[in-house]
Amino acid sequence: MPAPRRKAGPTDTATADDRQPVSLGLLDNLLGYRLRRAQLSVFQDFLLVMKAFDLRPAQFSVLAIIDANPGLKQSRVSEALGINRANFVALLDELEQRKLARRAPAPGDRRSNALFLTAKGESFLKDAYRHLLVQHEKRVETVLGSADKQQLLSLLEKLTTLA
Amino acid sequence: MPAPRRKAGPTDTATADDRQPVSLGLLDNLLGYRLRRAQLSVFQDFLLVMKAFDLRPAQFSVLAIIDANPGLKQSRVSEALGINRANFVALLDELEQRKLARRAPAPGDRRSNALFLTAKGESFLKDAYRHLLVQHEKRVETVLGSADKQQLLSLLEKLTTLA
DNA sequence: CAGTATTGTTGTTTTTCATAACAAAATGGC
DNA sequence: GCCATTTTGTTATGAAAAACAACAATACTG
Repeated sequence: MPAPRRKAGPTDTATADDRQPVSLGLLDNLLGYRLRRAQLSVFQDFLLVMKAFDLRPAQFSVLAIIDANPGLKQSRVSEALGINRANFVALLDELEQRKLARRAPAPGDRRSNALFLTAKGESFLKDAYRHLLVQHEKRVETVLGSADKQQLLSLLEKLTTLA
Repeated sequence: MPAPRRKAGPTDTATADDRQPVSLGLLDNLLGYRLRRAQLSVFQDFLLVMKAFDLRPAQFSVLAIIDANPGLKQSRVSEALGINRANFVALLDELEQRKLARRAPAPGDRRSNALFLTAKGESFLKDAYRHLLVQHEKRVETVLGSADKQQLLSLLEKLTTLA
């Protein structure tokens, strides 16, 4: 088969060409799609910024909840974060191995663990949060504006009550 | 060991009690956390609503992009959706097996595939989208209000340019 | 033409997430 | 107090999502 003459020009088909921007079509006003892309971007930035602390979003959230509710039972912590309790075990194991959190016997219930931050965990969380504010949230507010950020937070809160 | 007297009253420790609501602590104004929870809720609702069509969010997004950009090359589709091209293969395979999309030879490049929806794929997408509007987005607007939804979409768009 | 880059694909690994099962302990009916 | 049921933490397992490396075929560039 002879090589067909190409270089026929960009208008010889009705199909989408290469250089023009891709249309989002139905996705354009689909909230779930926009939400996912935004969340991915923010998490990616979070991950980058917190690489210095070797801390992923889920780990940070666990430390934050325990910090704000010391002594809370394990099942209540995982429930508050929407993490099922089976998957929560390994997550907590690692935080405990790193001496950031600890399981203590829950008063009055020998099945349960009451969770606490260690002293190291408290200062670690404080440092991590400060770093996050300066490096991460600052960049978020650069692209959003701080009034818009508050607005966005309240809109997202409404959404979470959906399911 | 004798059973210790319990029922000592809720104020005998300084630790968090059971029934009171769990504080979010540092998570309260952390955008990434709120974003993730909201996205999970919306995807969960999407999944529930689209169970009738056996269509997951990623699959829907692929159909929508092809529909809006017929003939676009495979690599450009996956790139537009932020899906790496290796993982895109199986995704597209399934849509092709279901006769919703098809790979065609790309004019002028024998490496590439130009992607199209089949006739069945077009009507399927249309039906799915209509169903989605009625069952899913309607519920979203119930909790948000339609003005707020537009506001939210534009805020999210800004965020996506972050990473 | 030679070297380099791109495209689609396969294979592998790592996360993430949901589910089932289980032992120990707590709870509630009676 | 006894027995059935429920809760808690845990292990194991599998599905789905995502990242990475390698490769053959093809395209591009000097």
